[in-house]
Amino acid sequence: MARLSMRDVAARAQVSIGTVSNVVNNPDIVLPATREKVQQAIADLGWVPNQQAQQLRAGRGRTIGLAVMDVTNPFFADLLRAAQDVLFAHGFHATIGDANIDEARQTAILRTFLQQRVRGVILGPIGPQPLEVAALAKAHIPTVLVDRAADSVECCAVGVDDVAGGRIAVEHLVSQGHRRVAFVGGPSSLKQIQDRLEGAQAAALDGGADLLSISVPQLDFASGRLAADQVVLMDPRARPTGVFCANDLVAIAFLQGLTAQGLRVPDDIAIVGYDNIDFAAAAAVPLSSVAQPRQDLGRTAADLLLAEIADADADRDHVHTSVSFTPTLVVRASSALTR
Amino acid sequence: MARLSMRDVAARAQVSIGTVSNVVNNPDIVLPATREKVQQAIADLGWVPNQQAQQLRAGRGRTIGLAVMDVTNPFFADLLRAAQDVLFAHGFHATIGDANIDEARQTAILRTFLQQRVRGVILGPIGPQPLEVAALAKAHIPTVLVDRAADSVECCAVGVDDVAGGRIAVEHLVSQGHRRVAFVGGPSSLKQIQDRLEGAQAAALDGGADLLSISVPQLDFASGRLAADQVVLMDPRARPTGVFCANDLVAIAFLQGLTAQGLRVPDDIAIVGYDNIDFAAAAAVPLSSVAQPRQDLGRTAADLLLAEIADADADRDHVHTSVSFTPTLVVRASSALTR
DNA sequence: CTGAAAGCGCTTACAG
DNA sequence: CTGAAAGCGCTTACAG
Repeated sequence: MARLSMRDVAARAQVSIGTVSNVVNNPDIVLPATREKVQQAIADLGWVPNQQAQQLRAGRGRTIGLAVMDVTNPFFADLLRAAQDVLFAHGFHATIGDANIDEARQTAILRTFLQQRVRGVILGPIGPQPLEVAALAKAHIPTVLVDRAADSVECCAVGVDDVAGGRIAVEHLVSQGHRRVAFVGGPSSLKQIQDRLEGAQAAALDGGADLLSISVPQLDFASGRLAADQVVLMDPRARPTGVFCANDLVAIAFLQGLTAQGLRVPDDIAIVGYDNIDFAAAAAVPLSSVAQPRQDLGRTAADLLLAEIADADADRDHVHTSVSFTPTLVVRASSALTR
Repeated sequence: MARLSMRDVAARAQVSIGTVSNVVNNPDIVLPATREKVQQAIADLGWVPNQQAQQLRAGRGRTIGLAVMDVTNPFFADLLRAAQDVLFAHGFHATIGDANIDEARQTAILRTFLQQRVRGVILGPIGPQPLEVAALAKAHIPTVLVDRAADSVECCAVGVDDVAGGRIAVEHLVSQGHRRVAFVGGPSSLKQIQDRLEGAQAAALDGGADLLSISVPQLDFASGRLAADQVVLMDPRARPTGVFCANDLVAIAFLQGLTAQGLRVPDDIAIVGYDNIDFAAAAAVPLSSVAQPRQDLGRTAADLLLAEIADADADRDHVHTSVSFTPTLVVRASSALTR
């Protein structure tokens, strides 16, 4: 059985292919009798229009590319979910690219989106703003950056103020009496990491506390365990008593590593995470965490994108907007004063 | 600035478009001098080939569709990750569709894959085998079912023996002395749920224990809390002392709900989850869980798909294979005997 | 080695 | 209302 085309449908319904196209795209314009004949043929054959050909001819499709650093991180998964719901409600399809915390992979994903001529892109980027963003702009593909402010006015962006987030995390630890504080995060090529660290340092300075920076390769479980091993080996008199982890994945694994090796949380070491994923509240010791409004991030990103697409469709000018949410601290047992 | 096409590149390099096509696809066949001229023009213009046109003409692309029930569940996220790594290594692109535990959405995703004429599909289906699977087969799009045995010999499949999984979970609880056991899971339209329950019932019967089935709407946090509220209200003398949750998300939220309302785990109620996601070990009380080899599932699914694609390319016959992994139980504190 | 031409499966004016 | 024809951006034999 050969591949089906519109031609096959036309032949079976004994009409021209233009008519088949019309029953697909402008059903009202064709006589009911003809329409039914064609619809019957479509059903009999099980034909599905070839989107590639449609888009090639029509010039634009309805697929939106979502590129994200790490689908494995519940923060991104939830953000994606929220964005998708909005897009889907507006008749767009979402195609997700998972960069696996790998810049090369991210580049490949963006190139694919470009080649696929997607109608728009939502990007939660790794590292510095990728060069491909310029290419997308050049190709007239609306792009919105998520979880990160735009480096330029090249596109819309939605993010949270990570400097403020780092600040409230460490301010909290300092207010609990901690004077030896540590930041666990990495890689430092991530803007998010730089900002959170910057806020943490400012808060430590203001509070008269020392801030030790423990660098880890990635924001995942393995890194959290690594950091725990490192901290456990430190001289208790020099060891930090309050630790701010750059995300909850790291914080949860760090907490687990600590308790597995006999340290108590928060008595020996208090911990604050970042993202406030659902698992934070369910951790071995319920985890304090800086909450980002991830659903809002996802929804807003989708809204901004749809607005830009609408402007493009209407041939209107578009002004790029950048919205920034403010994170909030959720305090739980992992950093509550117990002494 | 209008959209760029190969024609623009050809004009700038002063060659024919056929030659541009050749430097893209068969660089060795064109004179180095010409090649460089063309590559320069491509770079100058920032042109990227239109994949739609390429595929339309060439007849087949290199994009694989991955449709999954719920990207928010770490089990699926990890499975996807493993599958993607294999596909990527073989030069394929993965596009992920997230069904959001919604059958209508799943149908939309599969239709989109069909219209996009993806080269293959990996599907972790919701509910019964969707009708679209037949449509994919008809369109000669290789499809492999994941986390589920095939209903027929229509396609390759890879899954785990969920009946065995349910059985070992409850056998363990029974062996710990529990005689009032409960199963928490749903919706019962999911084959996975039916199988796990079936295994649980068999084990309860064999062990002389009662099995209460607590039905919840979905396999997520909210459902776990719901179930906890329900169990807390039961008469302690009738209340189950051992609970098997259909996945770890439910189990973790259930555990959290129980402890928040004053019940102790495992002393009052022992818990066993399913999937053994990374968070299981980090739960408030480290969670016993039935482990599915999710990386192997993802990898194997990708391998089976690539094999089928290779067979199709070589015009060879393909015999569909169905591989089934056996789950194993990981015992942690949530079900360890402490009395 | 390079160019001219046909065609992939559609949509879109334009006749009739 | 329906059909015939051109063309979207490419690839692929086929001449030259």
